[in-house]
Amino acid sequence: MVKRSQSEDAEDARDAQDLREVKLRVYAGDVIAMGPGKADLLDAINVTGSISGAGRALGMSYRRCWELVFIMNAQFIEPLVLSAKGGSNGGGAELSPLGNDVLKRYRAMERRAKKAIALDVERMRSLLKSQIE
Amino acid sequence: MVKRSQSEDAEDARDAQDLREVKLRVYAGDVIAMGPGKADLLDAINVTGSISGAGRALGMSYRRCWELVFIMNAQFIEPLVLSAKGGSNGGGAELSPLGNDVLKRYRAMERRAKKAIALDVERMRSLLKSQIE
DNA sequence: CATCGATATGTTTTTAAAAACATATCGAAG
DNA sequence: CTTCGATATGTTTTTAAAAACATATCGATG
Repeated sequence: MVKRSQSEDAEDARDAQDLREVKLRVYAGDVIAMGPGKADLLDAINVTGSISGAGRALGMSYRRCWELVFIMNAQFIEPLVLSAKGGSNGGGAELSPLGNDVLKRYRAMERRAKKAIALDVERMRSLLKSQIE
Repeated sequence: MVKRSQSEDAEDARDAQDLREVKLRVYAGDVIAMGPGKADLLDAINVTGSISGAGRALGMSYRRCWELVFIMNAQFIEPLVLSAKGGSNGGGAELSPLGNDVLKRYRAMERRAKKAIALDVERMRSLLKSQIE
């Protein structure tokens, strides 16, 4: 795991928050192959170096995180997350090259979609009763 | 209610289907102010002239449709759906000017977002095991 | 070769969402 | 002044998702 500065993480979190006005999900048939939650999970695995660490960081149970990883790995042609059990630190997980690719691309999609509909979102939110931040 | 041709409706349905690779939701805090389901409901109310008719068209219970309408009406500064009870045909519902606006804009957002990330979606779907349809 | 933290699952419980059912109300029109 | 189809809700049941709990396994390291 590569160490990242606190401010860097905070920035990511803020960016993600901002985007939460609209959410983007990519479907593989009925199942969500990639969405905001799974992207955050990939980020957290990147940061913490393990599924369990990601779970703690996100306030989710290990069980759930593991299942999300399982689903992602099953949907894509290759696993997005590589995991290892045992070892001095008990094991760990990291993004595969494909995992990094997919995450990067999903974030880019979020940015592009956000940009493309920024004016619409602004307008539509102005029509809402309560504009929460 | 304005009568629309069958082919017109079919076209709408097809467009909507196409977009379902990615879904877009606009949030007002925690609740979804507008999303694919609510947009389809607004469409169906437009087509059928009633909430119950929309329910039948979409295969949803009247109860649920009414609740979705209630939520939408509560989130926006003015109701998106105007409803009337009683009368010769028992009542009915139609979109308010704002309702038509919001629906139109949401569809435009879908189109713009779709366009903005078309290449990304194509690429990401090519990385999925099973490309459905 | 025992330990430790993480992976990998199985099982049960809780919770929330949706569906199903039921009923009162309304009002134009016949 | 009754009828009819739709709105507007209350209540109960079903279902699915998430959480909670439990446990076996793994393997580098000391």
